[in-house]
Amino acid sequence: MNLIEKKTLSRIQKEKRSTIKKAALEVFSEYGLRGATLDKIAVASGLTKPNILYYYSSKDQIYFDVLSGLLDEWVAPLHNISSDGDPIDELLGYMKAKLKMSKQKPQESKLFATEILHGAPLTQNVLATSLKQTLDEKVAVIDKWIEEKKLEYVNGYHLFFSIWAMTQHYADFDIQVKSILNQSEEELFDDAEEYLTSVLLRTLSVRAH
Amino acid sequence: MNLIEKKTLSRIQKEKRSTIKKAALEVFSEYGLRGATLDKIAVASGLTKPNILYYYSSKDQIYFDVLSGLLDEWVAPLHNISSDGDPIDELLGYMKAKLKMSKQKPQESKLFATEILHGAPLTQNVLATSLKQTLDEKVAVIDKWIEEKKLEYVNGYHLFFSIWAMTQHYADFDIQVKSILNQSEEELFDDAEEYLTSVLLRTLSVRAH
DNA sequence: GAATTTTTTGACCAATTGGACAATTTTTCT
DNA sequence: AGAAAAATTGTCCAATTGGTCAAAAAATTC
Repeated sequence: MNLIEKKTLSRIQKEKRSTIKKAALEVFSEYGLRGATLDKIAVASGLTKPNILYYYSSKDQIYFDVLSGLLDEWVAPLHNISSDGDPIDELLGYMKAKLKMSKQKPQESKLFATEILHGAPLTQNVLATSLKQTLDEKVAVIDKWIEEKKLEYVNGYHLFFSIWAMTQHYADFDIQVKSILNQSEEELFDDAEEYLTSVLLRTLSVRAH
Repeated sequence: MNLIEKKTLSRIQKEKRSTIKKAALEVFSEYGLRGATLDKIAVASGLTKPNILYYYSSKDQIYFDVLSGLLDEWVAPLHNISSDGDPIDELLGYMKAKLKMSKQKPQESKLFATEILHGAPLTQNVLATSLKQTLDEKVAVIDKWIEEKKLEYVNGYHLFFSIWAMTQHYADFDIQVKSILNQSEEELFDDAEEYLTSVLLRTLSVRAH
């Protein structure tokens, strides 16, 4: 039976695929696609290598499945930005949601980071179509806010880039951050949120002079 | 003769080692340490594999040499921050220097990014000692500025993290940026500089209310 | 509970890869 | 020019790695 084409997966299939994906996320996020080996995924998942290949036809397939399974989740917070809300509340909320993801899902963040860093071999298409489209929409919302004088002028695209960069930095470069700051994760992310809130408020608020 | 210990390298040795390092930077920044192969470096450098191994004892040695050769250059702009200067000028200058490096040396940026992303196996020590020490000093300068009322309060560590994140983003994630913005590199970095200048000015300036 | 299907695994294979080495070529030195 | 040293390369090897396959084990179906 072809596992790919079958619609209804058995209990065992669901469980094992989930186990493999979880282990693969660990390994891929730490070593990247090329640095990861099936043996490492096998050890991390507690399965044997041929057993993994019973559920996935190749290493690349696992990577593809893990990555595409996370893509929607990764872009999701962007959809929550509502043109009806207060601009600053909406954008602060977005930043906080992204920061929370960095705290709670650093592996996912690293996986995307390595993927893009190494040329986005698998996601380039999604980036250029789906992500671009969503971002274009949200930048249009920002431009509308600016036109309605609800928000001071700001380059929407670069605003989003900087929010991505600043928030994901705490996941992707956590080793650097932690080797400089000897804080608990809680303290660190509390400080980060306070700082980023301040940056964003100052960047977006109408200035007095 | 032991190439490692000898102080004076011949012309050929200097040239070939430089050729190898240049090629290795290309390959490592694109594929990471584990994804890079000696064959790829051989092709990129125009040398044969055994010839490369005549100058470097192993692939890891090449990686180590390339990385440590760039470390100083990478941290250098930090040293140019002078406590005597105007706080905002100094920090704006630092941001611009980092952004310029992202534009002109994206491979180097990516090399460090992958290194840290994958656990900084080779640089963790440097991060925790040399970089931390330099950064501590510069944060002390910022704190002094704040105490002297030359600068509004800001968390110095997170300020530097955000400058790193925002500027390096344009190198490390250039594929993402470019698949969203269809601009020339010139336009892109001009816009980025304008945006980041605005963010930094607003973050650092005394507010009116 | 026997038959059938699904799952698991040990053994194996071919390709890739880092690296060794002896032989050859080139450069340098006198 | 000739000797010595340095540089280069073709050939080879062992380890790793992605993946195959047939047989065994386990689960499901009747």
